[in-house]
Amino acid sequence: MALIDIGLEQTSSKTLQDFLLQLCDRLGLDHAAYAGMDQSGGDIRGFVTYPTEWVRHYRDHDLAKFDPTLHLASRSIAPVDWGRIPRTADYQRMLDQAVAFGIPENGVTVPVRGPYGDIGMLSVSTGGSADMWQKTYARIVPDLQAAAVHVHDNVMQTFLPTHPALRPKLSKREIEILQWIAVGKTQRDVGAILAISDRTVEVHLRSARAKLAALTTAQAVARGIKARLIDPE
Amino acid sequence: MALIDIGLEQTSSKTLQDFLLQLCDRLGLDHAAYAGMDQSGGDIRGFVTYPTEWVRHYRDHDLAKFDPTLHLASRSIAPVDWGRIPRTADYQRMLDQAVAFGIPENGVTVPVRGPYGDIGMLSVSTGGSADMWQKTYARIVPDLQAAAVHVHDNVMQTFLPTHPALRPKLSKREIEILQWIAVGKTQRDVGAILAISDRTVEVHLRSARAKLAALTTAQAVARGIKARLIDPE
DNA sequence: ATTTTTCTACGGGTTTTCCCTAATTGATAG
DNA sequence: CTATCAATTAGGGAAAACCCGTAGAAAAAT
Repeated sequence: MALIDIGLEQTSSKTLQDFLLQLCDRLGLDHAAYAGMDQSGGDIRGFVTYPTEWVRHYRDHDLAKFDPTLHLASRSIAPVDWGRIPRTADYQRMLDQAVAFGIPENGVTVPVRGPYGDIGMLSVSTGGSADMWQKTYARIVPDLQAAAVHVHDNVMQTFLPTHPALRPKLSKREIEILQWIAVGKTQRDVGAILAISDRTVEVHLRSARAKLAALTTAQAVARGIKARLIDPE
Repeated sequence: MALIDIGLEQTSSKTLQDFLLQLCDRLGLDHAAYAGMDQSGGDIRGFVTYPTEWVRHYRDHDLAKFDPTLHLASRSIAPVDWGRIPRTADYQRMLDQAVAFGIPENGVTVPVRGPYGDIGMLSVSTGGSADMWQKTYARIVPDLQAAAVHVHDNVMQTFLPTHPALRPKLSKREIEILQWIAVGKTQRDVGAILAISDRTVEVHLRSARAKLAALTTAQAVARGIKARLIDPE
């Protein structure tokens, strides 16, 4: 029951699309969709196996704004079974539209998060009775968890600005010092910690600012976090 | 192949301990351990099936500080196979100690994150050859993902009501100003932008630092990003 | 209706950061 | 082998940020 092993090779949109198709095939599902975004939500990437008409309808009507599966999953740790979502008016309207497009009504959305506030959501759906879905759900959840992590990891490494290419190269010392600054140490503190002069600390910091194109140290910290050079603690 | 269904009932330490034991039993593993913490790392909760001697040794020697499985998993989306971790001097020393305590050397750590910066790590280990471990690894990963999510969800709901409670509440102005600072503006700049005195800007910043328990503005920016109050730009 | 928080602002003194300059080392390219 | 560039180390002086207290008006919460 090994999942398709994409491994660490370069991944393309096509490959991930195929991955979703194979996932559906293997688990006996109708459709799968993935959407991932960085912490600011500024950069979003998605892959779907839904019919293009539905995708277009979904996008044109901005249904992501109302879609409770996304809202709930974005606040949840555990998978969200669509069947357990309260049928609000908005949700019911969306379901009706989905049915009109031939989209199955059983489904689950699995959220997955990375260490920098990035979040991905893998949704799958299939037809059939509610009872059948119950059994299917229990069977596929572990594989969906693994698949969601797999896809999200690939997307984050391949497409989002965390890509090594876009990552400025700070020296070891610069990163070290910036990290200490980010956890609240002053330049003098850092000098004491590293047993060097606080003036030296400032030089490294200045160099780090220049490389990160930051006007202030506070901005350098923000950029360092965004570039995943340092951790927010 | 359904996992033990704890469901949504109230969960106790004992139950989670049992869950780990049953997980080992079901998947044919020797040991399992879970550790979860809220976004500040201030509140930590853990459950283990390791021998108490090893647990005591681990804690007394503060091995979590050096443990590369934890460090890597805390920065990773995907599971971390212990076998793929570079054998630094520190790591090798830890492994030697573990072996001395009869701890198996094959293992994997699965990270899982919640929507509030909370993170959990589920580690399992087992003996046997590297080849056997390869096969075992591929077999158990999906179930481990599901189990990790399950445990983390329960721990967060039961023990660490980290939800909005521990989320620092900054005022609108404080967030606004902190965001400007994070994009490289000086206090004076911000004052000009918002058409208020730079002293006022400083007061808001002071207040923001206090609420975020930050010693410096740079740390406040880092914390603000981590708490998703502001965006790194 | 009352209390609390937020937003605004100043003064004065202390600390920290920032910029310029500059020596030493190590690696790498010519 | 030497020239060059990046990394690391540092001092002096100017600018900015920070701290502490105070305080009134507006908005929000109770």
